[in-house]
Amino acid sequence: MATIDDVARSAGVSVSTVSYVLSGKRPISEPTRERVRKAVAELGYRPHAGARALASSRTQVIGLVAPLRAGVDVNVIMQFVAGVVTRARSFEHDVLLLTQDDVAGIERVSSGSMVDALVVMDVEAQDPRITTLLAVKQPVVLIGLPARPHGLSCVDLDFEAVGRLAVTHLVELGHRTIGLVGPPPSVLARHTSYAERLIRGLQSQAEEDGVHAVVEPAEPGHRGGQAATEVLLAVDGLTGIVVHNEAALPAVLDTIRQAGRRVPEDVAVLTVGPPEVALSQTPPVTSIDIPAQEIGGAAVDMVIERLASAGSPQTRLFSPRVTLGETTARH
Amino acid sequence: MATIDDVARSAGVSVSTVSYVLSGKRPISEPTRERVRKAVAELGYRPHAGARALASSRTQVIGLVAPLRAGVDVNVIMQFVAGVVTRARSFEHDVLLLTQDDVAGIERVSSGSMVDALVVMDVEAQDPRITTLLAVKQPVVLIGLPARPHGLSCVDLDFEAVGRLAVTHLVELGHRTIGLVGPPPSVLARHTSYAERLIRGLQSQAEEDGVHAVVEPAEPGHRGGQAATEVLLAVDGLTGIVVHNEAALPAVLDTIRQAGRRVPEDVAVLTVGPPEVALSQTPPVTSIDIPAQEIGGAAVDMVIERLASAGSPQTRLFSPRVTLGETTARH
DNA sequence: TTGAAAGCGCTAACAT
DNA sequence: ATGTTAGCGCTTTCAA
Repeated sequence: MATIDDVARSAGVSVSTVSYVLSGKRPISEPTRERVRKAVAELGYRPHAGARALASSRTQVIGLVAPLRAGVDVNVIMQFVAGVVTRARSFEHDVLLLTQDDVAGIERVSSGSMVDALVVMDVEAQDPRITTLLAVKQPVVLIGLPARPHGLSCVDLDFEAVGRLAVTHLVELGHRTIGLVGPPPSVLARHTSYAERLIRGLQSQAEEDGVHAVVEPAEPGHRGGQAATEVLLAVDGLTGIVVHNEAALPAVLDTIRQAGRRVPEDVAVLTVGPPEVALSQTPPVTSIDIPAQEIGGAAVDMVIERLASAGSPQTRLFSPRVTLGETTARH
Repeated sequence: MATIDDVARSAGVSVSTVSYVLSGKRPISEPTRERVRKAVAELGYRPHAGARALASSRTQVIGLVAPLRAGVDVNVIMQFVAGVVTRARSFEHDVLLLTQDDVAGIERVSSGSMVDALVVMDVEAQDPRITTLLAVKQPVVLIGLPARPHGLSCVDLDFEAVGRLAVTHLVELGHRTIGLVGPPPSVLARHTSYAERLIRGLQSQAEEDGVHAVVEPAEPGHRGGQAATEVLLAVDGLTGIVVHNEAALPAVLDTIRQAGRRVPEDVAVLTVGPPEVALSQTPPVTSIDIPAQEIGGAAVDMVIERLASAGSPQTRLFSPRVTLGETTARH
């Protein structure tokens, strides 16, 4: 591989000139710049990432902590990841992926200076990683909202507002008893941030509106969705179901039909998740979208910003909106 | 951050001794080793990844090329990724994730010496990345099987055998006309390796067995699966359906029922995909598993092996097996 | 506008 | 069994 010395020699300039042409950190005369560019192209030169990291203390790599836990909506995860990677690239950064659910990986890449910043997914209300993250020298952004952020930056969909919005939407349509097919028990058991926030919003809005809300977690897969839906359908006077569990959605629709109830005439269905999933059902399901890609991108924005200016941490919550399908109607 | 010099000073030894204690590349007396370890622990020392990469030409990072394309089974992708990351960690490697579908990322991380090796996913029959990969200095393993591997190492489930096995299983049960709900048209259009191989195996086995096979791609989502299934159900004498499209599976089962046909009495269903998805349906679907996690791990094994010994490239194909559910029966 | 040179923090050959 | 030291390939200060 060609080194910066080779380029300098070939262009008849010093290495620092080559470096400055590449970084643009000081003005270089047009002719020189052109000669350097030519030499770079001819030799197929690429700076050695390690050498650059050593000299500049910048790796151009963002660490993405994405534990692959049971019960998560894999489509949503992928969208987050895609958003992070894409936005990172737009800032000339690559992404190092950590999927192990421990604090060791965070410590390793952080104190080993493998990354410039960290984006952390699947945050829990009392996340055990927070202590470690607070001690990290790189900027950190959480995707999610712990009970106590301790001054860490956070970004997420406002899931509490999602819960409220779901209730409001259904109540406005005349529904008075509403069920939630929630995330799997395992997700709730570890107090996953988004799950608890949605339920909290749903319940408090229901209370404010004086309507009845029933929460029923669903195990992954068809049977989980089926079981939860059957429980809800047995609830007296229930006419609306909110689904916060991508894997259960087909089963929910299926089970309602099997029970001889019509959607939306007898039971309205509203799902929380990626638009594609909701809209590709039969019929298209009214949904509150999770703009996962956008949130992932925003996480990178925040982390890059703090890399540049060391500004103070902030929390950014995206407001939910309803995308109408054909599964909610006036009761 | 503490450097190796700090550790050496604190332990009263030279830097090389510290380095050798850490790498184990030369014998160190027990007392010295202990003093070094203690100093490392006290200072919380971690070698600087960039410095190490510069000096040793090893990054301890594997590049994972995983383009997030339309129509792929996201569960399967995730399993591959999980397999790669987990196995990589067991060899003290981390994973840099490239999701962009171009050759630029490969060139960047390869010639920038950001990775020690590359694992490439979602391989097409005539994959445009192959030329680039052949020029790369790091070891490469493809997950998938291009028409001409050109001497690159490959690992995958033997999808041709999957197609054959699916037919054999159904034919043995007495089925004579078989349908395939295939991957989305977009996946077929780009000649995705696994999709074409499965169809090839399915068709040639059908021919050999003198049975009729109909292939119908399915767009993602419920409606795609529904449409494809309706087409197949209209085929005269069709009694068996193979589903190679995770997102369509619930819709396929649903549509068969809606059409008033029973599973498996009237129509047998066999799916190709992760076991969890198949088994969590109602009823549990007979499946040919894609051991994605295992394959991802094997890819890492192969790449690590070549890093150690520069052995010659090889192709490893996993043999498919049927996991019985309740959706296939004698006709 | 450009160049020289001192590091950055390691590894590993070469000494002892 | 341990130490000394020359790089690894960059960035960036200091000079000119």
